[in-house]
Amino acid sequence: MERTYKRSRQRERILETLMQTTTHPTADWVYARLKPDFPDLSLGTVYRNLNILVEQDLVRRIDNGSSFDRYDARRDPHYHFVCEQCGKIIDLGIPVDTALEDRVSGETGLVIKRHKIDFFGLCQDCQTQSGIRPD
Amino acid sequence: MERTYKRSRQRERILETLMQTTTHPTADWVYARLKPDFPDLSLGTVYRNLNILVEQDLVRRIDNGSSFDRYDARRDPHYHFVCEQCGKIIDLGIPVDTALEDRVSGETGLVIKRHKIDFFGLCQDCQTQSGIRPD
DNA sequence: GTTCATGCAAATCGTTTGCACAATG
DNA sequence: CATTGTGCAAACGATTTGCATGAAC
Repeated sequence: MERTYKRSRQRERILETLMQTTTHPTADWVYARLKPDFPDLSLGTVYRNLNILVEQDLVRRIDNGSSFDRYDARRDPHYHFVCEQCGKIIDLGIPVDTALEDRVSGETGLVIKRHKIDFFGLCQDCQTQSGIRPD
Repeated sequence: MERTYKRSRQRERILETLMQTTTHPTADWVYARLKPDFPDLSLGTVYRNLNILVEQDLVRRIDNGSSFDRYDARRDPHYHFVCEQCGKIIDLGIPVDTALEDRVSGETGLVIKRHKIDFFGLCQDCQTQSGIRPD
């Protein structure tokens, strides 16, 4: 049986916050961002609501290989770039290659539902400040 | 200054275990696998050695989007398929597209060092037993 | 009024770490 | 013998959960 949801001011603001940024924030960042407006806000609530938003398919969870989850309110398919120096995640504009899925499917017999491409390297900011590296 | 390593029977067996399988095991799996041979083995040791093997570039850590890390002793570049039903990870034979990195780099000005493609869907086993789904 | 959401704190769980002792070079 | 590895148990850190109270419908 279907789960039903009731509106909550906190969840609406969490979604709004995610939609207003392109930085793919962590739960903690969202929490810190909203704390001034909701002095009693707890991290548990942020996590619970992020999970609900993901269930509702209004938000995507992206695992960037680091220890925390990041969230993205952009729902159209796109690829990501992860800066290995500062951890920033950047949305890429290159078109999504749907033929790739058919190709793998045809060659392997696997049922492919989706795919993900992540690029890793240095963002513009970190290219400039490359003197930071200790060695 | 460079870190130096001393040999250890445990680490050698951990690497050997990883090389003998294609299942991209978790730390826990490796631990359970070697426990009979090393009755005093501890999970901490397995984790410490996996980290060392990754530092030595003998093993790769792959983050499959689930909660635990998996490890892969295959070092040549290749893409992965993750079964959404059973969690299995399968190595794919399709060639790695290096031109893709140049293309993104050219369009964005980002320095691209590597990229990763993961496909998600149903493996052959899970396609057959699709009656498992509750709805 | 029944159901879902909140805040708080405690619990969970994969992974890391401090320490005393053993193995390596 | 100086350094690195081990086992054990405690610590960590991101996320989840139980519970009593509050908001939504």
